[in-house]
Amino acid sequence: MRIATYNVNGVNGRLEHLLSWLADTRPDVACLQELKTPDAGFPIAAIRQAGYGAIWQGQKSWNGVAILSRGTDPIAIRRGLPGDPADRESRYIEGAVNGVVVACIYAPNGNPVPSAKYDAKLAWYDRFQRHADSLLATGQPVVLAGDYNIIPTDADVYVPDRWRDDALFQPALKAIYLDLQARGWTDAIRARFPEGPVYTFWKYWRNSFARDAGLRIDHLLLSPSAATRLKGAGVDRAHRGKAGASDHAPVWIELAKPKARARRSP
DNA sequence: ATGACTGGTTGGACCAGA
Repeated sequence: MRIATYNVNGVNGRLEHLLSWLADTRPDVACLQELKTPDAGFPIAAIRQAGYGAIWQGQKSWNGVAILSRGTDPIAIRRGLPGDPADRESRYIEGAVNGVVVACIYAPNGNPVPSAKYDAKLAWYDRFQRHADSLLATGQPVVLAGDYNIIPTDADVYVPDRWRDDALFQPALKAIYLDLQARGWTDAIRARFPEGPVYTFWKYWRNSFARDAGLRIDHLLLSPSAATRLKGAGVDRAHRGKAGASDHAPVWIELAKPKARARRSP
């Protein structure tokens, strides 16, 4: 079972890119971020034509998240993180596909530091941590996939000193990412590639992709019962290199089938 | 340190992204 996350940076503006990626890589589940469209503008007809069902949470101009699943509709579990009734930003959607709970997240950027936006990012992560705890407590296989807007370590950025003041690279956010792992979540990419850069984002500016001046900010965190099934992971870099592509590349994992339960003898 | 790319808005120079 292949589960991918892809910040599409405009689902309508880059629909052809999305469709060609789905056709090329055939993920079973695809978590999309930065739809940049209200609900009514989500291109569900084209996505169904490509063989996928979907649930989505749109928003005019900014944000927006969706979960696609091949050959079926995801079962919607929740839209939005609990804990703040005033939150109107579409940054979280959660569903179930084939026995796996999948959360699709688009964390706030938080720049500049300090600012109200940075404070809002920390507050959002406080809610996210609480909800992640409650998901862990279910014991189900869970995948938290998306654009975290956190650069976890110096190994995840081309020139760390250039990013010290950035909201993506603050010690408080690295600590949150470590804390999630300490509580039981597995960083799938680092489980498969313990060392070296595995970038998922390259700025449009200054020829960043050609120079491989990237960041690792798109992550898939696995609950223990999902982590034991991890058998592959990667980044679809070729799709970042196409003309007019998103500034993010798709990131994916492959989960083995769950072990069959022992049958009771007749 | 600064600059320079992109989508979206409701019609233009902004905002936001990271």
